[in-house]
Formats: sequence, structure tokens, C-alpha cells
Amino acid sequence: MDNKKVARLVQELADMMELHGENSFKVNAYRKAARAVENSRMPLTDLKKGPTELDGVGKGTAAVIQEILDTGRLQYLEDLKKELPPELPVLMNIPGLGPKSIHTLYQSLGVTGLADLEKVVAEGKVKGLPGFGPKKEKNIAEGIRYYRERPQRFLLIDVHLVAENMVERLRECPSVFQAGYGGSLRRMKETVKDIDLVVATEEPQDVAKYLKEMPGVIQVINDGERKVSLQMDVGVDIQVDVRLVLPEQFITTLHHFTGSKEHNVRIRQRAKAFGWKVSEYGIFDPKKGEELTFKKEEELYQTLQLPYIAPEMREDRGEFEKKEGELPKLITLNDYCGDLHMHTRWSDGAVSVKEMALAAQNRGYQYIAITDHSQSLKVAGGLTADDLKRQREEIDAVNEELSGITILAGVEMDILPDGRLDFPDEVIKELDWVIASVHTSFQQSGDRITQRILHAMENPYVHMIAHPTGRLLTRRDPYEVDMDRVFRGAKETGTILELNSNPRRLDLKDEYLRRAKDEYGITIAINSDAHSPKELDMIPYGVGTARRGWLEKKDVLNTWPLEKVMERLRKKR
DNA sequence: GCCGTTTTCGGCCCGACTGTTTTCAGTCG
Repeated sequence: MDNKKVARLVQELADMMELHGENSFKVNAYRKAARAVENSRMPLTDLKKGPTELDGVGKGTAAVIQEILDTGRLQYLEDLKKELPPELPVLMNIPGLGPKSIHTLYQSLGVTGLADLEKVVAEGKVKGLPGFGPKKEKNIAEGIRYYRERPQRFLLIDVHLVAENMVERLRECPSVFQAGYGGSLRRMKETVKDIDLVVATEEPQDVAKYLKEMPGVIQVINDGERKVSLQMDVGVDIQVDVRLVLPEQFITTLHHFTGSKEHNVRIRQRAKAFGWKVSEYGIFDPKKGEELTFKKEEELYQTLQLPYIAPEMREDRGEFEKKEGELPKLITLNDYCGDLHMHTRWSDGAVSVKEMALAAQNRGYQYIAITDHSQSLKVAGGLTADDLKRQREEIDAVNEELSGITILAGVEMDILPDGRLDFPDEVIKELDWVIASVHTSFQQSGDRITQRILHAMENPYVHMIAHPTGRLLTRRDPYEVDMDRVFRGAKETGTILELNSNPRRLDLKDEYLRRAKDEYGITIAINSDAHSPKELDMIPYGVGTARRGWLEKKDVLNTWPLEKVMERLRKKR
């Protein structure tokens, strides 16, 4: 039983207690404990004095954890679940409904799930309950519709482009001093639920009016003096929350709305230890009666005697437990110097080798690898051994012609369903760079899929495993691969693992990256997997994900100069 | 339920907005 599973059960316990109407501080205590368990780098069973060593875990939670470790289950949680209808937690997803309202609906009207809720709303039975009026009934009806019809989360890239656009547009408004976006978007989470904008202005009413008249506004959800919430159709149908603050409050508000919520809680607790109060408007010192504001986020952290924590790390996943100098110096886009996974017209790409090389050169890269698909991937026009030889001649010619960039001859070779590789050793040993990846038989058992990947890594000519878990965000779950075995295998064989920057993949994901680095010291390569020159620009999403995984320059192959990369590749052979 | 160089009891992060209310609870982030 790993920490993650224990944490999940404790978290579920907190959720169920909340629905039961249990004291919210008690609920929060379990939530805090669950997070401590999840963030602990040490397996629970290795803690000398037991779970209470973790911050926020006392006698009560320790007993709960022990029961989970011993029996794999939790009687109290199962009892709670028996007492409530199994569908009830689903209602927590309806905007506007929280534990208190759900509890009332269940107790008074016997609502046990979504279908029941719809029925009592349609019958007009909701208004008239204590605390429920006609508006609330209408809001619930709309909440249900919203939950049913809209996607829960959007891809980072889709929201990113929209938000950039809106910020641009806001800056054109004469009353706007400064504008920016925060939220999970700024933290570069792989999917994003809504857009959080922060605007500095002396005339909030003007900006609010400007906002409400922007093209794409479907509905005004909130319309306050300092906060406007809009439902917008801007390519994606998404909620946009805008905070309107004075210019001097911009940084503290931006920080506040960058979150995460958990990170902010820790920030406020820390301020409290100094006798201060942190809000979106600044750090308030009640003794002096003054509110501190800042020109840069760095100053805010400095004031709280913390090292600067980059947005991508603000998840309360251990960033507060590090002292000055212990936090990683995160990789930046500037460190990146070569893309090692891309396709050309030889297989399913859009342009020639030379066109890809020129596009890469335009982006300032020192090297790239051309890695078209291998023969068995027919749908993508995979290359035969003979094709590869002819492609090599073309690559040699382009290398001859272009200066300042080096093109490696590579391949993205299929790992076949039976575990064999798509080419024999004598073919791949001629190549500079060999990627292996799974494109077929995703539904195999975890053990078989894991075996396929392990076998590929044992081949001395295979340098890297691409998109190791095979997930497609919002479309396809990862295959059942055992990542601990893959990490061990990668470490033992010196195989590189990919962070694929395609916004629908971002594979490996942040949590895996951090484990690959911390627990195994594995080298990661960030690649675009581009099928056209434009797709080379997906790298920032990969770098953002790498930063969420706490990766530094030294952890990432593509930040190394070519000679060092080649030396690393020779090592495996 | 957890925690303590002000505390073993009484707090627990902070504020905006809405809708239901005559002063505030619930929800959200």
C-alpha cells in the first residue's frame, strides 16, 4: 500500500465526513493529514515513530492510517458510505451546491443523486426549504445543465492562447494600468478549469463595463465592485473570473489568484506566525496598522523570509519544507537547445527534413533529431530499413548544406505487441539516436505492457522511451504500466525517458518527473514530437511541465551541448 | 482532529459575492 493510496482513502474520508455535516475543522484536519501523507517522500512504513512524525498527523489520524496499512480498508469510511446514498458525492460537482445544501436536500427531500435533484427542482420543491429561495432553485437548475454540458477541464494550450488574447485586449482599455492571468494556467497545470484575470485600475466600474461588453460574453455570473465573473465563448466555452484592484495591490492580488489554494493557506499561516495577515490586498501588520504591498512577487516571499517560489511549484508539495538554497533552480526555456523527436514527410510529418531543420534553426537550436516512424506503424507511413538508409543520405546532405545546426539521424521505433522491436539491431545501430515507443495494444495487462517497455530499454541501441505512459489528456487514460519498474529499468540500463511536450500528452507528467529525478536520478528529454514546423512551438508546455516536476537544467538532456549529448548516448552502447 | 517560547483550551486562512435574510450562511477560489 503506497502513500498515495493511503492519502486517497483519508481524503475520501474527509469528503464523506463533510457531506455528513461534520465539523469543518475536523474535516480540514483530515485533508491536511492526507496531503502530508501524499507529499511525504518516505513510505509510511519506514517512519520510525509512526505516522505522527508527519506534520498534521496526530493520534486519531495515525490510527486511521494504521488501519488502512493493516487491512487495506477503513471501517469508519465504509460505515459512513453505507449511511449515505452512493450517488450523493456526485452533487458536489454542481456549481453552487456545497456540503450544507446537499445535506439539506437529502434530509428534507430525500435527494440521493443527480436524477432526484433534477426531479425536485422541476417540481419546484426546492424553494421553500430553509435557506433556499427561487433564485437558488434556478441556480441549481443551471448548475445541473452546466455540469452535464460543459467539459470539466480544458487543455492548457487552448486556455493559454485565449487568456493571452484577453490580457492583450484588456491592456487596450484606457482605464487599465496592468493586467495579467493567474490560476492553474499560470502554474502551467496540464488542464485548466477557468481563467483568472487580475486587473490594476483606478476605475473599476469602467473596466467592469468594458469586460461585460467584450465579444464572446454569454452570461454575467458575478457582477461586484471588485470581482466580475463571466461565462464566455472564445473558442472554448469557459468561465472567466476577473479581479479589479488598485495598481499598488496588483502583485499581491496576482499572487493570491495564482494559488494554489493549498499554497496560499500555507502563506497565510506563515504570516500569522509573524503576527501579520495576508490577503489579496497585501500583508497587513496590525501593530503598525499598515499594509505592505510589493512591486514584485520576490519581495513578498522575501518579507515572509521565504526563498522565491516559482508559480509552477506553488502546490504545497514540499516547497515550504525547503530552506534557502535547497529549492531547485528550475529549467527555463532559455536553457533549451535541441529538439530530439520530430517527424517529416518521410512518414506522417508535413514537411521535408530541410524545412524542419530550418525551422529549428530559426528557433535558435543547436541540434535536432529526425525521428520518423518505423515500418509496422502503417497508418503513419512507417519507414523500412531501406527507407532509413535513403533518409540518412538526405540528412547527410542537409547537414552538409546548413551550418550552425546538427541533424541527428534517428527513428521512433515501435515496440511491437509481442514485445519485439520493429527493427533488428543491425539496422538501429547505424542510427545516431533511437527512440522506442508503444503505439499499439494499449489494452494489454499492466505486466505485459511493462515487460514490453523493459525489454526495449534493455536493448543497448535504444536511447529513449517516448511518451512512456501513452495517455491522451481528456481522451485516453494511460495504459496500465508500472512506472516504478520502468524507472528502475531506466536507471539500470541508462535509458532516457521522454517528456513529450504535445499539450495533449505532457507525458511524463509532473509527479512522475519529480520521482524520476528525486528517487532514481533519471535523465529526461523534453521533445516536441512535431509533425510540422509550427508544432516545434509546443516546447514551452513541456518546459512548464518540467518545472512543475522540479526539473533543473542538469536533469534535461536537451539543455546539454551536443558533445555532451553524444557522449551520453555512447555510454549506453 | 491537531496544536502550543503568549496557550493543554480555544483557536484553526482570508475575502467577495449571492441569496436569503433583518444580520448572516453558504459557496467559491
